[in-house]
Amino acid sequence: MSDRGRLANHAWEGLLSAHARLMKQFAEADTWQDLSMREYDVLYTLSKYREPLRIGELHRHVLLSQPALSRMVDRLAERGLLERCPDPADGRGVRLSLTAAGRDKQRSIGRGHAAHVARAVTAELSRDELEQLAVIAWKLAGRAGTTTDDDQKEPQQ
Amino acid sequence: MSDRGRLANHAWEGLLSAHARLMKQFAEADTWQDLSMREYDVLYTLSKYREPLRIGELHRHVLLSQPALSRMVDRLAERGLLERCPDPADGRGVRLSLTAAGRDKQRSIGRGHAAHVARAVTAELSRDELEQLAVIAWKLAGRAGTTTDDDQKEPQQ
DNA sequence: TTGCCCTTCATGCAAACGCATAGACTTGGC
DNA sequence: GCCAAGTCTATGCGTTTGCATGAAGGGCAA
Repeated sequence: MSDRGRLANHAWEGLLSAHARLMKQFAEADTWQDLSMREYDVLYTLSKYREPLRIGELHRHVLLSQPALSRMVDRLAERGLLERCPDPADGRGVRLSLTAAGRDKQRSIGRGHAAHVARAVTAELSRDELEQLAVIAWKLAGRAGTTTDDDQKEPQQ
Repeated sequence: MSDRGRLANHAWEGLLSAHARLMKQFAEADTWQDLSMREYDVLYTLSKYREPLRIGELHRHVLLSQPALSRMVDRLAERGLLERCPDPADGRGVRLSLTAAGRDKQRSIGRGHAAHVARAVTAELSRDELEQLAVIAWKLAGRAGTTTDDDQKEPQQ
């Protein structure tokens, strides 16, 4: 393998390792109320987009199989945290949107979690590194060029 | 929240997003033979460390609950891919090591996967960015300062 | 309109997961 | 040496996941 390829693998392994370490750290925190992190992820994703999201769209953002996501949406809807409406423009589709309760819960969890993220990440990185990481990670995410606050209002994560 | 905190959250969300996107891309690839990515991750981690690993040690590297990991080790041992020996120095512990078959399988999968990683990551990032990402990610992983090839021989991921 | 194929989401079912906890062993104080 | 507390791994059990597939609607050609 080329030198560049080796470097890429090293960087990717670092990213994986960072992801695992921080996810564990966040998971242990007492901020999730009665949600799992995956459930919170769904609520957070819905909160980022103003308009109702299709399940397929949601699926593009969440690391979960489509059937698993479909059932998770079931459970969240049953708990009154989100609403599924038939899509008027496409009879197959379903439009998902947060209920008021869902939005409140996302916000109250998000506040604590965002603080934890800020603490954990700023503890290890300088401002320059934070900026570099943001640019690089969003490039890898396929949405290069997004700036700090272009995802609607405050990062509520 | 402080500006630095917001930046940290933005960077973290980018990292999450990059992780999700690339994991999906890698998962779809036809490189995993009869293993799941999580099972491969276990074999890969074992391959990185020369000496047998304790389950607890392995657990620190893998994003999986301890009971789930324990059972996954069961299955991998049953399939002849790794071996569990009682730890002579600690009667509670178990020492895990790859069998020849396990090592072979890890290598044959690893070759294809590493190539895929190299392609996907180098496609998006310049050499400088690769180097920055490696430094930053390994800082976040809590093992700052590791260089390209200090994890024994080739990155076989 | 009809027929065919594609897309979107849901469901059946076996496998795998997380939580709580048990069992086995180690460690340290008395 | 012995007991209490702590650590390490395994097991019971209900829940969630992924894979394969089904059901329902959309899109387009004939």
